[in-house]
Amino acid sequence: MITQETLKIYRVSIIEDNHYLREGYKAILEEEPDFTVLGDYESCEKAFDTKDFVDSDVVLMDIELPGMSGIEGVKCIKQQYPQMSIIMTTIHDDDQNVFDAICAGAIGYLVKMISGEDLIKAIREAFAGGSPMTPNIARKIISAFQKIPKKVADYDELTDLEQTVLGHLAEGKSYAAIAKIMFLSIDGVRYHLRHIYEKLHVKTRAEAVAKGLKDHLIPPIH
Amino acid sequence: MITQETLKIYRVSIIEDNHYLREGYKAILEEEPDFTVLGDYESCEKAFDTKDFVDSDVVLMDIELPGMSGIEGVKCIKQQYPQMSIIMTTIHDDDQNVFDAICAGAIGYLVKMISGEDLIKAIREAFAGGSPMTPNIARKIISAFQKIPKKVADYDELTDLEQTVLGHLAEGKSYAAIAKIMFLSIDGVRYHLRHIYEKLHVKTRAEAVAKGLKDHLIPPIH
DNA sequence: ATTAAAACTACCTTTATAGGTAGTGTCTTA
DNA sequence: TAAGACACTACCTATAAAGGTAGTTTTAAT
Repeated sequence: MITQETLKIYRVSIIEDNHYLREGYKAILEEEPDFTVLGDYESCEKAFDTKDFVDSDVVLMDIELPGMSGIEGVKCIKQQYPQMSIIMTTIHDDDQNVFDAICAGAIGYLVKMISGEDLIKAIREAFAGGSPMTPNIARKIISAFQKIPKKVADYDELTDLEQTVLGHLAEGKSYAAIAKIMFLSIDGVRYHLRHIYEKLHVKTRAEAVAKGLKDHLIPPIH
Repeated sequence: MITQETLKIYRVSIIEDNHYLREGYKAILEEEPDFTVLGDYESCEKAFDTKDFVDSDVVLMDIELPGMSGIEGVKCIKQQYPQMSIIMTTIHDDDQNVFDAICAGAIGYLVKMISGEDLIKAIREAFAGGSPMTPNIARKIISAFQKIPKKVADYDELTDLEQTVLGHLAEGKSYAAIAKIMFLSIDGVRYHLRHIYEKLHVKTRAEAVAKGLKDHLIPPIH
């Protein structure tokens, strides 16, 4: 009795459109005494229609699904049931999908041809607060991280004054306001502005701000 | 002869101030026929002073070192020898260290009490272009990632149409141009624009674009 | 059936922006 | 000493943007 009560049962749901894979996962997971498969579904829509689904602890989610895609599915689930841990399964471990899934809120990423042993291990890792993923996927995520400061400018660098002007532009200030702050005439501001537009190859404020932010050319102003 | 020539030898350097660990790593790695330990050092400074070090393919680097820290060491190495893969080893898998090491350019992250088997596996993964790390560390990185799009919107979400308009604004298009693209009148565009400004609490295009980009509200348009 | 909102369209007014052109003072470099 | 770049200032003009107000249509909710 005591062992029964203290044994935490982990509830898993499977969303996978391939019938054989679905059954395979289910069979493997059901063999573990502390795992229970709440349901297996061929699409997000079908899963969301059931009353069982809401009790899932971990969701195994295919990334390519008919109807709502796995990525969209993750977003939906995270919005409604943020406590669920979602592990994506996929045949492609090397593309934008990985990135999108992570951004959408998935916590792990497995390739489909995983052994039963590794599948169990991955789900246990997820329960333990870890993020199961292959080293290749980990590398992609790390690379994305390290890419954040990209410095490859295909245009001349902005001078300090130009950067300052651009910073004020991004805050929506008018020429007159910027002129006042920088102790310049309005045309003085415009003088720099013309150069900014020229260097960034743009014609409007909005474009300049967009480019400045995307390429991290704008200094923190305050 | 042919096997000799085609066998790629992987050159590893070890920077670790604990003598026993250093010798332990070295002994484990030297048992692999295609691994060679170029050198084992008790500090970054000592490693950088040798002529052998520059030929390393993979560096196992302790994060806590006397003198130059592991994080600083990673930065130095990445600057001078960007092709080297650096795997951090640590007793602490706390957030900040992990994050700093990754940002500095490390590609993997191991805990020190790793088995010989796992150590070999991790280095092979690094050679294969993967990022060896424990699931716990992977989770930390993913969490950091998911924090980037901070969803704490202090404003209402933009509708699809509004997002589209904002996207065009960020490209510097005029109301007329956007109207043409979206099959609206100019005032139709302005109708959405008014709502965008209201929702984002801004008064100008430039501010709206800045806010949209910073808070990742702008969809990819092409 | 009525109301209400969302999604427009229309028009008017003031201010802001962008482009063009020109002139001034300072500081290098030749 | 002259030429040229740099950092402005000045002015003119056309277009764009922003704010205000008002009216229409469609759809959904009461």
